[in-house]
Formats: sequence, C-alpha cells, structure tokens
Amino acid sequence: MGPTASGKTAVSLGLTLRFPLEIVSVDSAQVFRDMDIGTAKPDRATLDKYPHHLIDLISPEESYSAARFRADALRVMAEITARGRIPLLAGGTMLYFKALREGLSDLPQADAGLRRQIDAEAQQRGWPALHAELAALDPAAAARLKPTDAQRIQRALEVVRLTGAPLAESLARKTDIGTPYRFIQLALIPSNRAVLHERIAQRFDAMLAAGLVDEVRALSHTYRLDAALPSMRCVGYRQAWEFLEDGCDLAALREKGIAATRQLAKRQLTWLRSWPEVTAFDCLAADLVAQVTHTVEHALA
RNA sequence: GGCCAGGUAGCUCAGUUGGUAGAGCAGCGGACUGAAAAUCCGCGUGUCGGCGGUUCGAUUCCGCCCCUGGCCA
Repeated sequence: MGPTASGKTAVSLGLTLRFPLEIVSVDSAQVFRDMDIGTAKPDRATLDKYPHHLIDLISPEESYSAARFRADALRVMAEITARGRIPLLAGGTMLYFKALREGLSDLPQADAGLRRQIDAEAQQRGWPALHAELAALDPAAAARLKPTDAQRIQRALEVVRLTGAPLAESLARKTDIGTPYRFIQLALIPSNRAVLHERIAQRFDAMLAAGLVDEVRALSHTYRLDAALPSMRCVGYRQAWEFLEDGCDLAALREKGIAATRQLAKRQLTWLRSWPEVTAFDCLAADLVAQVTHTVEHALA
C-alpha cells in the first residue's frame, strides 16, 4: 500500500523477482481500459513479463465498485493460490483494501436508473431538499450526513428506496466478513512530504509530455463520455477534460493536475497512518526494495 | 543616472475613497460501506518593504531610502 508516486510498481516488480508472486492491482483507476498514461499503468512490456490482475477490466463508460473489487480480488487470489503462488496486492485505493480485509455489508448494488432519477430530482429541488426527504424516511442516516454531501445522500436514498428499510439496518447485516488469507501488510510512506510532492510534479510533467491530453481527446472520440463519469473524475483526466472543454491554458492544467495529485496522496497517507498492523517503510530510502524484500522473507518464513 | 510598474499569508494576487486585511493554491485536522483517483466538513495575526511626515488614527495620503522587473541613457 502506498500513495501515488511512492514507487509501488518498482517494489512490486522487485519482490516478484524474489518470490513466487502474482500482482493484483488495487487501483480504482487502472481498471479502466485505454486510460494508461494518467493512471501510471505499467507499460505493455512490463504487463507481458509480469502477471498483473484487475487491470483493464472495464470501459471508461462503466463504473466499478468496492464490492466488485472484493469479489474480483477474492476470485483471482483463489486462482493464484491454486497455482501454488502468492497474491501480491499492490495499490493505493484504500477503500478497496478495507473492503477486502474487513468485508462489506449486505447492501443492494448501485442502480443506474434510480440514480439518474435521484439526480434529476436534485437538479430541480437541490440536495438539501433530498436530505430532508431522507430525514423523513431514515432520520438516523440523515443525521450522519451533511446536506451538501450529494453522493452519500444519493446512496442512502437509493438503499432505503430499494430495501424499504433504514440504512443502519442494512449495514448491520454483514455477509462478507474477512477472508481465509493471512495478510502481510506493508506501507510505503515518505519521510519527507516535500520530496514526494516534487516527484508528483515531475511525474505529472512526464504524463503531459507523454500525451495525457491526447489520450483524453482520443477517449472522448472512442467512447460516449461525460465529466460526471467516475473515469473522467480521475485525477489528471478531470483536469485534462476541463482543459479540452474550456480551453484554459496549459500552465493552468499543469498546476491543477499537480495540486489534485498532491491532495490524492494526502488522502491516501491519512488512511495509511490510521491503518492497523502495518509495517511502514520510507519510500524515499535508497535501499527500499532490499528492505521490503528482507521483511517479506521473514514474514513468509 | 532618469522614467515607469511593482514590493500585502509558504506561493500567485485582491483590497482598504484613512478606522491595523481576504481569495485561490499549498499546508493542517476530520468524516467515510457498491462512484473512493469519489463525495463532504473544519482550520487564516501577516513587522501590508524600511524610516520619517500629515492625521485623533496610516497598510492606505506625502517625502526619502532599500529591493525587483521593464524602458531610456
């Protein structure tokens, strides 16, 4: 586990050379096909040489979810284990790690039609009005949510309308609990945030130079996309989309992209710091791969 | 050396027709169950370049000085 630009890929490949591993991506952006530059997906040669799973699963028109990740991950982990190998879960999407480790409640899956309907209602009446409606149906759920938290109000209304029961009641029903695996939990955490920020800036510049804007332009021609889709809300893609729409200048795109990536890294680090039972490594250490390899050796023995 | 434009938060800048100042970004803290690279909430005292003058009161007006950029010699 580690924030963006912490060097997860390098460590993963290093470990794969030493142990019988197969890499399972834990990344909500790398699941999208044809989104390669901005998601820092390993290149074709690397993917051919090292086995990767849960990359390029869906079209940018579709949406993925924590629940689907959990199911997909458990499936490929079983397959890898059956081959006598060990799954290496590598990524920065902390909700997915959490869903895998702790399980999820028995909730209805997203209903695109219902969400469109709720969106339309919000368009007319505003989210605070829908928050009030939720308060009438499910006071406890509404009390937990701010009237401005559109996404969670929508989800709560969706669950309550689909199940006819309060959200808390559904949440209490946990069917997917734990897993049969023993986790060795490793985190890459920078000792110096400023250095990570510098790395993020350099990497974003490299993405722009590699044709991030062209990639987004091509995506918009190949697929039916809009700014509200999860794929086009990904860091870098959102900013490149706005750049193409509003024609703001390149310097602004660069600044916004770097700022968004830093915010992402910050949120990921917040999760990691509160994560129980992790072994943390300084991702800026020169001998990072050796350190992690050493720890894994002990843990496997 | 002369003229012009600037010097305000870590950065980019706004502003005060004179009553000691606020945005964006950065930074910090928090929430989080099928969109999580998402969604949302909270946190702003800084010699307003320096020294004088005018004034009840100056970051704001005036003078000088220092620094930065541009133009002219």
